[in-house]
Amino acid sequence: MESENMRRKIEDEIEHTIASPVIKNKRFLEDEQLIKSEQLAVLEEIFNTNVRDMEITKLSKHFTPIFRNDHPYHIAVWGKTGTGKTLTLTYFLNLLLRLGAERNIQIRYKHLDLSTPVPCFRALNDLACLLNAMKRYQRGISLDEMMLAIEAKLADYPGYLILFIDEVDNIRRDKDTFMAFLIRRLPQKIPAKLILVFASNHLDWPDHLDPRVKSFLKMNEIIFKPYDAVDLQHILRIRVEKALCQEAIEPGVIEKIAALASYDHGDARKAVALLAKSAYLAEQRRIKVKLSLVDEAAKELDMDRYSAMLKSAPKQLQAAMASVIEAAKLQNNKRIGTADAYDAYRKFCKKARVSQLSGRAFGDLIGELDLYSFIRSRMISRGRYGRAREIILELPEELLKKIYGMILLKFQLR
DNA sequence: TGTCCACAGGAAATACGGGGGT
DNA sequence: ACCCCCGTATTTCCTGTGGACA
Repeated sequence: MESENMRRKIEDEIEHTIASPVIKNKRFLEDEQLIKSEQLAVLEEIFNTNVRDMEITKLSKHFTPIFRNDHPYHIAVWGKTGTGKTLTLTYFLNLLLRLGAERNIQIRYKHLDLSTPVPCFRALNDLACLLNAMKRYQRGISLDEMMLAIEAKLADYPGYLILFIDEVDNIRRDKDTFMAFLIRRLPQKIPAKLILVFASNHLDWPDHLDPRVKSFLKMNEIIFKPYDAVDLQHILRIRVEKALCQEAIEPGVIEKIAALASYDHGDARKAVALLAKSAYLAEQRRIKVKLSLVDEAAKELDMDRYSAMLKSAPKQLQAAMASVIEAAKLQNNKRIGTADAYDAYRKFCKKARVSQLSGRAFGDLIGELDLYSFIRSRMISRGRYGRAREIILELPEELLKKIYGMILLKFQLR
């Protein structure tokens, strides 16, 4: 009886999915799921619509001296996230490789992706791995050893070597050691003609560099502007064509997504994510992708961002967030001091059987939550009653509930 | 005007844990 | 098995401070 019922439901669902699908090929909505050749195919199409034409022209101008046997400068690529720095460079450098092969010029390029913050050690080790110079280490090996291994590996390669260092500013402390190695030491130790390509979000990035290294660094710059609505429309159309059923998209949807995205960030990845979310919602509700759905999707995406960030955060930070929420609930008003939060935190730690940090460390956690704008905090002075940091919870109730539930689940308190 | 609260936040010290060498 | 090295996490110690209050 029960199973009969269940069976009907599933069959119904299958029928629906086959009969009026919104999504044709889900994989093209999520970049991580594409295999390399598919990615390149998508890129090819994007660049065929003249998006990022300017930038590619500039890149060509910079690199073509290679074919006269010249040695171009290093190059810095600036642009916000999602403006296609990585994609454009990948596409361009692959092209360059092919052209080089046709003309019998030895070119190699390596892409060092520092999308998450790493210390100098990690960065060097990653680079060494990329060059197959050594295996991956957690720690316990000196920086010098890694440098030597890299140099040894490259000792008999005379051609061009292009190192594409993505998101350079992600190197935490000791940045100078890493940069000094790349800019000053490496070129002198190996026969290859080294061309460094730096990608970064911050224009002022080289300013924090050790002056001795900086003066050594000769480079050109290219700036990637955020995509405008027209570019985004091109990009979205390609995705729609590959991933969705044209009939299921109501007119104006693409334009709206492009407009929204270009208005507040110009980030292509986010635009595609918005498209994907809209499509998922449409499929769930068995309706077409219509304009109002886009707004809903945008809102959900926003909420997802917060809970996803917290989900992957360290345990202590999650505990701190939960404590703040509990403390706020206890006080009923939304303003609490660090002391209240710390009390709640102590209780929470006991409850969840998590090791409890000192007040000092807890203060840092609060600072971190503030940084990611889960909370807002500011110093207030109550005169002779001392100074305190006031914590204000400003996220929508709905989202707080979601986050709180998620954390409790994580600590198995449900 | 000076005092003094109650915490912030910097610096140094310490604990920790994974890894290599022997 | 033991010790040393290195990067990270946390603690300990300490100085600094805006403004109500006397």
